[in-house]
Amino acid sequence: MGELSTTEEARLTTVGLLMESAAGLRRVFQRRTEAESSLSNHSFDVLIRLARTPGSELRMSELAAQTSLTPSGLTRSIDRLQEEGLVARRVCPEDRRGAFAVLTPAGRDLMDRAIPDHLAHIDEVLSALFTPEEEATLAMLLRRLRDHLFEDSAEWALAHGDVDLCGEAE
Amino acid sequence: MGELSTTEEARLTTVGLLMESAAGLRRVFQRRTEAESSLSNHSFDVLIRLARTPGSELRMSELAAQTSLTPSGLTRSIDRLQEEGLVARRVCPEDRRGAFAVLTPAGRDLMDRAIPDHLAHIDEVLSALFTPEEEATLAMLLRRLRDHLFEDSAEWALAHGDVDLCGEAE
DNA sequence: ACCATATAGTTGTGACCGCAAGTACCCGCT
DNA sequence: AGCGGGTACTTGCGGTCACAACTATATGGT
Repeated sequence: MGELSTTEEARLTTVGLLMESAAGLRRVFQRRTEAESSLSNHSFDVLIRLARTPGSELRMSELAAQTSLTPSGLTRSIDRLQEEGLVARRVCPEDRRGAFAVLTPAGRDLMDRAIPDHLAHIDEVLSALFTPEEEATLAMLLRRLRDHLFEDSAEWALAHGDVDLCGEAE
Repeated sequence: MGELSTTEEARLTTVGLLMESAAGLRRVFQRRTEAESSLSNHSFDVLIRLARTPGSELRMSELAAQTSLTPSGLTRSIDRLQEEGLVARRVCPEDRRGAFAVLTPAGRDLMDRAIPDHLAHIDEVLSALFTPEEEATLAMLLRRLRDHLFEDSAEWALAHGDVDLCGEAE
């Protein structure tokens, strides 16, 4: 068995708590999002990021980086959303290899309806648990962690130089 | 678009950071764990929880709750580990429906080798980022969140009455 | 202009997970 | 004893993801 020091214990626990919290949030949000807009968690994530981008369009690679999906995963995800009429593809004029994912009017309508619910849901969970100061502290610590973890993902760092980018939820 | 209040913004961002941090940690650990023990993230999680349990055995349902896997997911996971000779199943004497997952000697050896590497890896990531106080704060806030998210999962709450249970890593 | 190399995205393949249905067992009630 | 309902796990199935190979386009060196 591991004869672990208390520091090691604590670190293992911290990492464990982070993973469990993320899994728990994913499950909780997924249940409600799926019920209300019949959208899978990753789809919702893609759409909310598009909805909060000026012009409602983003390069595929950008979106992949932001959603923690691989390029291939994002391709299929956009395929499905396109099938449902919520996003469309637009070829990039300056680089014909590239493509933008664009929110369609239907997609925008859906998000205009879904985002308030989502926010209310987040509020319901967080406001009961944390004071504003605690929430800010948590965000600060997590930001530091995230930035460190992604610091060698080149395109990510450049894409948004620590700009807070929208949060998402799944 | 969302005309969002700054509080809503902040909450969206906090949730987003949590999900991104978890995804980043998963990716980072997975890469190394896979390279060193050729074990998938969930498998490693299962094994580390068994390794840190007195007797190195746990009920299937217990393990499912701890690993954020559904019962069916856990069944397949244990199937694979059994295939590789790292765990075995043992029928529960008092309740013949139930089963324990038990670490085999080979499984124990593997974990005795893998856990120190894993700890070193965590240390590498966290010690550069947080002071001990910050780490403790982060753990406290996350614990509160996790406990709230899981509070209605009955078996989970009873299984370990807030006992710190081992952390895991994927 | 031409070729080598790199980049953006897509497609083929295999693996894994969750849901729902199924099986075996346990328990309380009559 | 026997039955009805619940629990612990397993299996069938469909869906989604990551990895690797592929296509098309861009870019730099000669």
